[in-house]
Amino acid sequence: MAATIYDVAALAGVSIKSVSRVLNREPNVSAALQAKVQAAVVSLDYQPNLSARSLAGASSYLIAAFVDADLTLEHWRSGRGNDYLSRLQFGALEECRKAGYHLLVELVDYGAPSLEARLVALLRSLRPDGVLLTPPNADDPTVLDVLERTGTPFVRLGAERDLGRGMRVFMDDRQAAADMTAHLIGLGHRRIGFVSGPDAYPASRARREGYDQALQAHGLVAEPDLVVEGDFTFASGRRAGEALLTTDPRPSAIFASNDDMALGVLNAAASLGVSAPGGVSVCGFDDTPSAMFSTPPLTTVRQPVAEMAAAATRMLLEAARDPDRTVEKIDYILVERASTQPPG
Amino acid sequence: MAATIYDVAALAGVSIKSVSRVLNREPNVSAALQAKVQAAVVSLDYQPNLSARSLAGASSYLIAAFVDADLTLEHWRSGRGNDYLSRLQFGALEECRKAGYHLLVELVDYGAPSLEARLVALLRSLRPDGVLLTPPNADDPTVLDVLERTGTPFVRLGAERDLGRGMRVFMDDRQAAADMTAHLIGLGHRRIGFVSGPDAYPASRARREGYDQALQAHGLVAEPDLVVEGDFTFASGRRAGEALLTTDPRPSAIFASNDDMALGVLNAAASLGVSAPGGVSVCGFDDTPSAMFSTPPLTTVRQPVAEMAAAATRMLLEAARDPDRTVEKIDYILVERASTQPPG
DNA sequence: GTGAAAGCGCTAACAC
DNA sequence: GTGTTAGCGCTTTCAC
Repeated sequence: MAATIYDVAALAGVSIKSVSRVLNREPNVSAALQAKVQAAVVSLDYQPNLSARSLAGASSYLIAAFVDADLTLEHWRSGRGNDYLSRLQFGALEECRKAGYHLLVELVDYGAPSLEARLVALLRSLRPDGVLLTPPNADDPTVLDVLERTGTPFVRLGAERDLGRGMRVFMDDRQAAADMTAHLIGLGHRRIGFVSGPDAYPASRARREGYDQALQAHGLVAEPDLVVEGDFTFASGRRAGEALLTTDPRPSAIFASNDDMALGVLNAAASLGVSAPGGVSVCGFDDTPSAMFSTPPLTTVRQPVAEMAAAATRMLLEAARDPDRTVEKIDYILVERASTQPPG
Repeated sequence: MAATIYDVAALAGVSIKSVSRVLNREPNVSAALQAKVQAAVVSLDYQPNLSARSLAGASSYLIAAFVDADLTLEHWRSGRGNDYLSRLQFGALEECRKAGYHLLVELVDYGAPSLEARLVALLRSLRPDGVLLTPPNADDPTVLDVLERTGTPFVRLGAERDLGRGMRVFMDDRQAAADMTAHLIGLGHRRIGFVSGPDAYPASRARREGYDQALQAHGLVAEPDLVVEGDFTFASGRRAGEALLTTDPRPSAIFASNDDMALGVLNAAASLGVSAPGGVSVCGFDDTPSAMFSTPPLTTVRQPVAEMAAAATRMLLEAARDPDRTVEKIDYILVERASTQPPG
């Protein structure tokens, strides 16, 4: 059977408390004792039992990520994949691993009336040391309430708004969209179409604002019929692309609020016999894998999801040590590829 | 503070053992007692503590998925995403959730000399009730040894070979590749290029065999210069596409062993001025999101990763009840899209 | 059918 | 500095 703390203590000839001290790097341990314990740990191949630790102590060595169940399952069923989640996971996983923590992804039914009860159940049974809240539900009041009530530290990912609750890590979606729009203007484009995302996503609204702001800053007017609302799917991008490309005069560039919709625009352009970027420049937002491998490859904004998740996880793990670090802003990168060029 | 089993017992006027019996659906409980306990559970909003349960009992209510760390981090860094992992997760997560289990994704350094020690540490500290092994490491002998030694049930995902160790869920990659090849032959193609994956992946070898087999079955010869090896990346697909499209006579169709490489072939064709599917039909394997949204959308084999993961998770959870169910074969689907057509 | 008591393997308080 | 003791909240064994 696996060794326990008693086995280690016996072999080292010390008390279990001393073993515990060494294991948890508590102060006031002599070098000699520490050496003895460490030797015993190695020779017994001892590994502390997580359940016992979390039952006795204050921490569970578990970080949970709350992910929207409906949205995620819908992504899965439609075969769209979930690039956001996998990138989030990599970032969080790396940090957890370094710190000896484990990451748990939990699907949460945000719409359900039983939401509160289920969250309470989850937090009580798991007692995670921290929770990562993902968009578009990073500011759901029910969730924030439960988290605060149970005293669980949490980070709101991608939350630009400061609610004064929990920690947050975000990027400046508005500025990124403004930069991208300015980039198109810099290339010489004057009629620039915009495919917005659903209003429910705060990030979506921010991107729209950035577009408007950049146009104004360059003395251009945001014409209402150059803005079409999509729902972040390829199909909606395709529809929006068809609408925009059949307006007269045709926009010379189209900026879609995410890559899936940008690919839809590209597809619509191909159907209508408009070449890209020759006939129309197209750019997206997110830098998903599909953006890299499309024809032409997509100019887009790289949203550093993994970095955001890594930063958020670090904040969670270090919250006790550094309680003042409650917000972090992560830089985006404008990735210029072949789908944009000066207007023909 | 959260209610414990003692609170429930006190309120219901029974012993904690009775509460435990009701919670775990053990036999020999009177209806009256059960009703009392359930009422108390509801009124106290009681939720058993996972750590306490797993410390005292035999199960941890945790399922772990072992994922190749290097491969995964490389995917992440290159921005390629990891569609396999996210689909796996959805399938497994759903099943876990239904059964009150939790899913833990663990990055494993398969190449490392410390592999065994780290796995032992992981298994001892977490004590998962089951492990999901993902390709290409689903038959690593070190891992299988440790798993068997610690008595952890495991499922090898995508493992066609029966090692007589653990359970497995797989699809018939060979037959799927043969079907796809036969489909191209059925369209009228006779010179069919093939982009293989790395030999290290068992699935990759199986797909190659399926291609060969279908050609032979239709009286065609597999010409060596029509087969190029890639490494499952877009870039390698692009190179392979260039090589294949500049052979003389040019193949009228190219079958790539995965979608990323098929997109690379599509990109190479565009660069060389060969239209698709007019000039060359292209098809892939996996049905990743990018395959749906490419121009033209890709004909491909849908690998039902989520279904495989769901089946594997069910096998793990029901292993005690149904010890004979050790292998399950999942059906693939040939998805015909616009990237293939009869030769011009 | 039901319950009392003894752990599971740790951490936390407190003594020494 | 180091050890003793008492839990953490459950499941398990074994009486009744």
